[in-house]
Amino acid sequence: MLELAILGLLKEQDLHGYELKKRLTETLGSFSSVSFGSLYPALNRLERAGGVAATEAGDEPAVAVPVPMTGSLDGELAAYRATRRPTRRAGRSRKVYRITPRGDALFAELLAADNAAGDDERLFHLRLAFARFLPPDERVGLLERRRAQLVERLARSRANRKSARDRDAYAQSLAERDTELTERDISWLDRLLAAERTPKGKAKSR
Amino acid sequence: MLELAILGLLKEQDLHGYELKKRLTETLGSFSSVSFGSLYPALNRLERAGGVAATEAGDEPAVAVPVPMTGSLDGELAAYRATRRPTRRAGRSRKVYRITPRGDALFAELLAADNAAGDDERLFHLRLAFARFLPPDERVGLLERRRAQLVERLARSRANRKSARDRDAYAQSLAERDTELTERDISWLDRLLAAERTPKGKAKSR
DNA sequence: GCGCCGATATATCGGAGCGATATATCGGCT
DNA sequence: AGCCGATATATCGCTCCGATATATCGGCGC
Repeated sequence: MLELAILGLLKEQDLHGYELKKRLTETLGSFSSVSFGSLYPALNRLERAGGVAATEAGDEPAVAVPVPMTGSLDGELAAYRATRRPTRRAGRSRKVYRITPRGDALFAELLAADNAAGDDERLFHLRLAFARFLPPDERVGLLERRRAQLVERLARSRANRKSARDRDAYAQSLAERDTELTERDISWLDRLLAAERTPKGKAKSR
Repeated sequence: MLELAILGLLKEQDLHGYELKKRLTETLGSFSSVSFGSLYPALNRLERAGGVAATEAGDEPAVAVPVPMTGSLDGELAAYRATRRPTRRAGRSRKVYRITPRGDALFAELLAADNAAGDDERLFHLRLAFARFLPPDERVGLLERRRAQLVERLARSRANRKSARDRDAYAQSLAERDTELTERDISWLDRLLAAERTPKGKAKSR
């Protein structure tokens, strides 16, 4: 799972572990903030598998002007510090990771794999975040598979909600929330599917 | 985490592993269906710690009429089979688990622990499911702590949503969903808090 | 009656992810 | 000079999961 995320980010830009972590927490959503205890082992796995190559960066930045990607806080802060003084980066030396052709192939494989079983929300969100690398028909497939899973889940959720009626108020509230969330997620997917089928050519790809 | 769930269910009724798993998937919500690979090890941990005691059931049921808990499918099916024939249960012999006083204490400890750090959704849901075992003021505390976490998360989520504007449509949609879900969860908690503060004495406790 | 399928049930294994912690190195503040 | 805090990489122990193995019984076809 992490492998997919790492490779996806490295496809855009070479990055070192620490920076990778920040972007990862953005990509995966506001929750689920990827621990270093999973990131570094995952990077090592990828390196052993030949999916990424690491270059020990001295102290000059690997890229003259690292692509800001967003006009966000980090960028502005860095710019501010840069005007104050041409400071050399603080802290320990970095290992900058770069994706290889093997990694590209691995990424495509992980992205397309149709995990029929298992309704892993995080994995779906991750795939969706990289949906732009998927051909349009596979995008629809991804969304429809997810929709089917949610419909199944909704049935279980409604059954559970019914049977929760003779439990206490907390169980009921929990079950109601569950049902509503699933319903909303389904209509969210329906909106995405509708957008997918009326192309309009406005999609901003990279 | 599983320990808390197991002990909470065993507080109501003695259960064997397989049945425990079914109830667990209900309690934890429609997703996250607790694997045997975590359940049985967790039961062994609890047994070693003296929180539960296992009795190897022969083939007579440990309880003459196992409490149905819900008038649900399981119950009706069992009743149906019972009318057809006084069948002896099929399958391998069971190990029925019973909670001990040590387990009771452990449960209280796990339920009350104020995990300031870490915004683990599942753990919160689990605690809420057993909120009836908490004194009213601690219930409010639990809800308010969760609310604070969600407010923090909402801030991150909104920031991320803003910075997602110059990424593709999928990232934007993902970020919007994130924000909306968090907002809805906060108002859900507000409703629970309001209900908590206007007691009305209607709460159905056990 | 016999064999086999499917349900019931317990158990283990390898791997992934997490939280805590250790280690290293530098800038800046006092 | 000394220390703090930010940056960065890395490891340890643990929990949980999915897959798989194992055991045992009822019921079905033939």
